[in-house]
Amino acid sequence: MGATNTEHYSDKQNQIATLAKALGHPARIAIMEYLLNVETCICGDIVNKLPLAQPTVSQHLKELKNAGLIKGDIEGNSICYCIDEKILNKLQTYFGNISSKLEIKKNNCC
Amino acid sequence: MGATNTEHYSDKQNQIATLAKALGHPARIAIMEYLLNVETCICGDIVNKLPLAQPTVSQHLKELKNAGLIKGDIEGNSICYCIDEKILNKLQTYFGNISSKLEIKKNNCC
DNA sequence: AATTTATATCGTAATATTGCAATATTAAAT
DNA sequence: ATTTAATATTGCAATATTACGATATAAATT
Repeated sequence: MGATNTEHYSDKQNQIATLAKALGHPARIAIMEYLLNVETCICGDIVNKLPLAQPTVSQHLKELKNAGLIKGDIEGNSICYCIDEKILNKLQTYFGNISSKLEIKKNNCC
Repeated sequence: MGATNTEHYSDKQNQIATLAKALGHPARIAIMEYLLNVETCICGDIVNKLPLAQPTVSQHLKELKNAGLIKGDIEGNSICYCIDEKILNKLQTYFGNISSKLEIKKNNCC
């Protein structure tokens, strides 16, 4: 098989899983952190910052974009990639809520 | 190839990617949410809550455990699985920091 | 001791992911 | 109009993931 059957889960569960999956590779984490730390997002040198060939980086960027984590606009010759703040806030809220719930439960086990 | 080359990234990047990857499947998100919402963590009926066969659920639980997201102690006949609060806090902090940085940058692009 | 219950492991098929060389595209620079 | 620079797409090999049936394990129950 190898194919995830999404239809049995809630939209929210599928959405969070999709975002998490997109972040589930160190190169893509590195890309996100680079985009986060660079002054402006007009940056054509992501490839040089990663230990991967150009097509591989392009592929990782595509996956981040498909998941909605980054946006990319054509900016003349190069591409302006940047993080989508809204989606990141969604992730923060999700994990924030989990942590809060765990705090309330106060680890009553294990 | 298909094998991720982790050695070129920082420990932190690899760790976050590992956690995200483990959460990158809706069944595993569903498991986490179930463990979060159940009163105590002595629960032998995760299988019944998911649209998957028992070996598949067991496999997903193993992946969550390998990533450190859940802990499982043998509790007589069944297993006491529960969320590892510390790791979840780590994720919350990570995405919290990103959101804060994005807030400061104030979307100066795209 | 045999049975039941809960979970894990093995083996395997279908599919997905990772990575790159080769090539294509597209806009800027000469 | 060519060339250069930046990025995308295609095709493919190696490996990983997903899912499950069959089977194993191990404690509780009868």
